[in-house]
Amino acid sequence: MAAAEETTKAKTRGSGTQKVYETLRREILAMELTPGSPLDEVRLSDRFGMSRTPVREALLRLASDTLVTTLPNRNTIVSAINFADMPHYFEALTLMYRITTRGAAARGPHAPEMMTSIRARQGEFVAAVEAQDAFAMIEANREFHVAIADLAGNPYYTGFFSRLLDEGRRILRLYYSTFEDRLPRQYVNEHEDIIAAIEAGDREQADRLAIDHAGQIVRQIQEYLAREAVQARALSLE
Amino acid sequence: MAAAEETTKAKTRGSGTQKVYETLRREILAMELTPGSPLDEVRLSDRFGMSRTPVREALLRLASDTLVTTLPNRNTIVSAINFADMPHYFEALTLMYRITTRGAAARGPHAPEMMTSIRARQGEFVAAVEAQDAFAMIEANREFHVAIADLAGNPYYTGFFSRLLDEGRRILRLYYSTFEDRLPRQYVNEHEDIIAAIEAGDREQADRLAIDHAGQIVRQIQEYLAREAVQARALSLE
DNA sequence: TGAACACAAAGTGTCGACAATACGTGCGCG
DNA sequence: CGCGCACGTATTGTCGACACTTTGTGTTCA
Repeated sequence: MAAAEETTKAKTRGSGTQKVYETLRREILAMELTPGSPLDEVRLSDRFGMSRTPVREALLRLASDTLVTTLPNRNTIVSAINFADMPHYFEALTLMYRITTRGAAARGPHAPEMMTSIRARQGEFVAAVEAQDAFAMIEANREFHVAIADLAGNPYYTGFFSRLLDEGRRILRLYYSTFEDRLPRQYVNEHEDIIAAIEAGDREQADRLAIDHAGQIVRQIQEYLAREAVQARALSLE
Repeated sequence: MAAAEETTKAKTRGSGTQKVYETLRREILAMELTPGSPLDEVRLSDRFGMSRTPVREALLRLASDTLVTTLPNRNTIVSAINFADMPHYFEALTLMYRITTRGAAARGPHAPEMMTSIRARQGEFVAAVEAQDAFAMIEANREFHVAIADLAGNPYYTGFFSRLLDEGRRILRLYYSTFEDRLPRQYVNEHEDIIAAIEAGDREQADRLAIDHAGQIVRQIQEYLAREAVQARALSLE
């Protein structure tokens, strides 16, 4: 199905791996490729119209992102979502929300150009919420918080935080997809409050808001998971 | 120089990449390969007696660890040590010291088998200190703190912390190598105190000790860097 | 003398092919 | 009828070769 999906000829030299990496990454994070799906090197190579080598390198990069799992001498599959480690995930995520938001508040008042960048991300988030576009919402939310982390200025934190947000995207996707109707406007307001605190340089307030914001998200996802668990149990009783 | 450095024939199938990765990684962290050294794929491939493909994959993994930098269409070099980001590095390191040590204290009293593992690492650290072996000291110190992070139980923290400790190894190596004579016994004592606090389940004390411990290391390295800067300036004045 | 162009060298990015390994299938044997 | 073994199949791990890009050098022209 669909031999070469891009009719545009091979662009520049080093772009093969990049293209495969970005495409697969997006598809995995959007849950178009469900966890456990096998990723066959030869199938991928003729889907993208290139040799196995760049495909292989893309898979290696995805593996180092823990997005795919390589079974030696067998095939590689889309990594499972690790529900068991969820509490630890939430803990780490909350910590990074706090650290980055606090850090941003310490520098916010003196970096107006970065504030406009944060505002721009927030604008995209608002647009996505109004358009009821779950994927765009998650994407914009990630970019919003990464922009805040950038303002905070610690690249080690930014890197770790980005990773966490990416890993969580699949869960968020799972979650958002269940209520496309009731739009979570509260997040928009919380983001606005965060921006205000950062701009005012109020670190304590920023910290509090980060805690609340993280708590909000964590709670909602946990409720969602609980609902799912109930449903799964109900189904298994039939 | 030294064609195939391992006379033992290719062991198992998937071990080529692994071997190159581990060897280069060790050499980079031990500063045997200095920052900026070019890593030539063909030279490496005949050094290890294998094709370019596994070498390439090893370099890709090293690049995702930020240990090497790939210059597109040119070659890849050992990454520079980023002195500009040092304060950020220390901040992140201190945070992770605290988080993991605190977390370990919360679980320490209920996991005696992991405590013995931590003690074992401490034993190796003591041995390395007494043997005046800087490399072994750094290695054991890393394993000691990773064991504590394991006890704390959050794999996201453990992963991030491990990365940080690895990135810092080169700086530590630089630093330790300057005073092979005066052995830092204080670190040994601090480690002992940390073990005691974890075992007692005293989270506040663990946190305090982590702060002190991190501060100790950070201060020493900063002093070292200041000395170096002075020397460098003195040299440039000749 | 200086600058721009062409050329050569070095090294990567990509390719197609081969060999090894793990899994599924069918057979034979108890 | 069930279990183990050999074989076929699918897919990876590795290889050698070729094409493209970049850098440095030498040459020519103003």
